[in-house]
Amino acid sequence: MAEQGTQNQVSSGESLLFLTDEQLRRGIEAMFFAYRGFTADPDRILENLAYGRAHHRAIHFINRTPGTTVNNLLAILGVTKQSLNRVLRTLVEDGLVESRVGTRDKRERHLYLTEQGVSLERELSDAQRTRMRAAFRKAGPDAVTGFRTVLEQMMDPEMKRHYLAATEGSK
Amino acid sequence: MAEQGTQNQVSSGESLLFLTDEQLRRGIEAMFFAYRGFTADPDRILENLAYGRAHHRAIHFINRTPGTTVNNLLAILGVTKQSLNRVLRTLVEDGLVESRVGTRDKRERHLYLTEQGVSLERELSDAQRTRMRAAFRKAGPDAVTGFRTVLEQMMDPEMKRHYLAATEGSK
DNA sequence: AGCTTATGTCAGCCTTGTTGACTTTCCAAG
DNA sequence: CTTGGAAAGTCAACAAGGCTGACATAAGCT
Repeated sequence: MAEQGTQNQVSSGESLLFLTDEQLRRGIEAMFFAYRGFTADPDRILENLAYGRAHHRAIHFINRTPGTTVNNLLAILGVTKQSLNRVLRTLVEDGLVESRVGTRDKRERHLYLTEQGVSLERELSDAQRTRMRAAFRKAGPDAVTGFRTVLEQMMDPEMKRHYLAATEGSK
Repeated sequence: MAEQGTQNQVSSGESLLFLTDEQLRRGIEAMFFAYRGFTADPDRILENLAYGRAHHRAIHFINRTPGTTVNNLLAILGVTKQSLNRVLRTLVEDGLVESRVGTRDKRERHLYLTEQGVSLERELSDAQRTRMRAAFRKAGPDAVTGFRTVLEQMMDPEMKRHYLAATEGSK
């Protein structure tokens, strides 16, 4: 729908070579292939355990924001409560996550990683960070800035909100 | 495992502020949130049809390299032949993909999009490109260069090979 | 007291990944 | 010319992790 055409070479006097359909296709494939690498290392660790990527995501965000509520996690992860609950239940059963009844509002459950949970989180994020660190180092600081700028623009506004929320003061 | 510590401020005389664990965490979350945005638009189109993301990927790479073999597609997508075959079968049945027996090697099947397939590919990639284009435009050419540099470094070497294979001459 | 919110749970469905076993086709080496 | 093995396809069974719908409970709010 709404074919924009294959020519974007010149627009309003500026050279916009980086906006050709071919360049956009490259960007699309870069996202596809890079995301595979991005998840490959934690996936390898998780397949030995009884967990999957969904558990990793839950653990990551509970670690990032200890005491977060189920509802908040739901908004960040963008899945249904049934999906999240299935994951959360196994994590609580296995003693990786603790679910405490809220003090102010007793309907809410606040989620925390146990020692064991923190330990797995560290193992997973170390694996992921190692690859990210190598990529950042080879690419250099300017490339990293560009990387994050583009990704931020690619997010849905709602997701960008969640992204920025945990980023305050660490610009 | 192998905790690298939280300090990377100074290493071999250079300031490497962009390599702190906090910066890496930001990079990790940027990938997570951005990938969601990246797939959101095509996903919305696909859910009305009887197709999913797996169909989109197959269609994309058949369109990129018409006449590619099943084996080649297998290597690019990184799934089992049974998984791919299920997807390919429905696409052939629905008349979006044509599977031609190889002329040189008759065991191979060469895959092509039909008119209908090209049409769906265009609809999906237009949706995806529109978001990518907006992101690239707001971020600017230097950011786009950095974006691609980092993503390239993040790929598995095998995947990088596939990425670069379709990129020759369009640097 | 009654509505709303937060959470949990059961049941069932879909897509997409997996493994294992087996067949057909056909190139190529002995 | 036979035979080994590669390429492709198929069937069956299974699992993870999405989804919807329905319903239960507790607690906050009006």
